[in-house]
Amino acid sequence: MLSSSLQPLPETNSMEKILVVEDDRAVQKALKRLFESEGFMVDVQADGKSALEAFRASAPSAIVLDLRLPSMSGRDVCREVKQQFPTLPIIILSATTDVTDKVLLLELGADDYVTKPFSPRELLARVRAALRRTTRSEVGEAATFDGISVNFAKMEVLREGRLIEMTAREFNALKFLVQNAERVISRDELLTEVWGYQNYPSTRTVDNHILKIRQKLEKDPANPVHFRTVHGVGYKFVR
Amino acid sequence: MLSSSLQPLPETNSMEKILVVEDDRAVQKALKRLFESEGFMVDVQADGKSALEAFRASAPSAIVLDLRLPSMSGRDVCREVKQQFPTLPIIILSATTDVTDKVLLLELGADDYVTKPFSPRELLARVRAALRRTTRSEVGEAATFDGISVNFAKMEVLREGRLIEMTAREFNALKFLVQNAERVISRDELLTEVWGYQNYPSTRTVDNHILKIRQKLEKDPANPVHFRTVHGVGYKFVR
DNA sequence: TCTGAAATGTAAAATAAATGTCATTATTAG
DNA sequence: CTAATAATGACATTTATTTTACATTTCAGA
Repeated sequence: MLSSSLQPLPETNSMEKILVVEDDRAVQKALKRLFESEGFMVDVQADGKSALEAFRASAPSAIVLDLRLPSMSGRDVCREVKQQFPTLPIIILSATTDVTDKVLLLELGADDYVTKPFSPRELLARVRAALRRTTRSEVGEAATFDGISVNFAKMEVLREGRLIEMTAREFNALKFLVQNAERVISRDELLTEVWGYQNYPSTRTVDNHILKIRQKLEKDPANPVHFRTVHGVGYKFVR
Repeated sequence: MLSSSLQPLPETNSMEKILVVEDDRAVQKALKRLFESEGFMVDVQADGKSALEAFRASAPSAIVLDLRLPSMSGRDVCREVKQQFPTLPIIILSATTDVTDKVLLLELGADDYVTKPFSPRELLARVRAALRRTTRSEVGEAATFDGISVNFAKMEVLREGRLIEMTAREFNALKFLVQNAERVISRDELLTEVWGYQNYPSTRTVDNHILKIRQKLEKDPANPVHFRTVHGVGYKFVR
C-alpha cells in the first residue's frame, strides 16, 4: 500500500477555519476570541473524540491541539488526522513539561508547537506560518480534476484533501490514463505500458483494476464520468 | 488469455510493415508467421546488405533486427538506418551473450531489445509499443469537413460542436473513409481494412454501417453528400 | 422510356461480443 | 507464515454487430 503524505488544500481566500481542541474553558474562550478577532472561523472542541467528529464535519484548514485531553489523548488525534490528511497543519499546545523532546512531536506529525503559557501573538504567527507553508508547498507534478489530485512523484492520490489508498498497479494504471487524458487507450496498450512486457495477464485484469479505480475515485462508480469505457477498444480518462 | 486475434485491432488499421532481418531460417519463418498473424506485413531479409536495400525499397514502419548477421553486422545496419531515419523504431534480437551492456544498444540507436530465446508475445508487445511511441498522434489532431470534426486519438466525432456517439466499428469505418477521401473504396477493401482478416461478415453488413454513419453525420441521410454510393463498387467519401 | 435483374437502403430481429462485477485462487511482500 | 495484492474464472448485463427480410433504386437492354 502506498504511504501517505500530502498536497496543498487550495487556499480559501475568503475564510480559514481553525479547529481548536482544548479542555480548559478559560483557554478555549481566549483562543476563540483571538482567532476570531483575526478573521478566522473557529470551532472549539473539548476532547479528542468530539474533535475528530467535528473535524470530519467542518473540514478546518488547521488544528490547534492541546496535548492533554480527556477521553483520547492529543497524540492520538494528531496521528489519526495526519494519517488521513497529511498536509493539514497541526499546531500543538503543550505545557513545557509535556515536550522535552521535539522529536516526539515530529513523530506525531505535528507541524509546530507552542508551550504554555504562550503569547497570543506567537500562536497566531505560528498558525499563519503553518498555513502559508502548506498552501505554498509543492504544486508541481500533480494532475488535478474534480476534487482529486494525483501526485506522480509521491504516488499519492487525494480526494477532497483526503488520502486515497491505492495499490501500485492501480496507481500506475491511473497515472497512465491521466497522463494520456482524452486519448482512447486500448487494453493492449494499458497492458504493455502499465503491466510491462513480461507478464501478460488476462484482459479481465485490466477491467478489474479500472473497477477499483472507479470505486475509489468516481462519485458514482456505476456511472463513471472520468474513467470512461470505450466499448470495443478500451478506456479513456477525461478530466 | 489475451488473444489479439479475437479482438479488432484498433491500432493496425492502416497496415504496418515490419522488416525482419534474421539469418536463421527457422526463426525467419516463426517471425513471419507471428507478425502476419497479427496483421502486419512482413519483409524478411537474411543479411545486412540486402536488408538495407529492402529497407529503402519497402519503407517499413519498424525493423526487427538480429545482431548476428553475415556480410554486415546488425550493428552497422542499425547505425546506418538510424542515421537516415532517426525515428524509425528498431527492435534488436540478440543472444543473451551479445548484450552484456545495454549502453551499447542505446549507442547503436536501438529502441528496444529482446534476448533469445524470446517469447513471441513479448516481441510483439515491444514492437507495438515502439510503434506507438513514434506514431502516437497528438490529441487534438482532427480531420474536419462541413461542420464535422473527427478526432482520431480521442475517437470522437463532433458535429457543430456536439458530440456524436459512434461505435468502434462505425468509427473505424469512418476513419478509413476519411483518411482515403475522394478515393472509391470497395466493400472488400473496407472489409479487409476495417474488419480485419479473421471475420468476414457478408453482404449487408458494410451497408448497414454506412447507413449508420450517414444517419449520424449527413444533414439529409437520404441524400448523402459526403458518404456517396458508387453503384456496383462501393463507397467514396468526399469532403 | 419501359422493364426486370441486380444492387443498395433500411429497420428490426437475432446473434454475438464486450464489459461489469464478484467470488475464488494464486502470488507476492513483509 | 500471514496479510495484502493481483489475477482468474464465472456469470449477468449491457452493447454492438450481423443477419434477415423487404423496400427502393439503379441501370442495361429492349
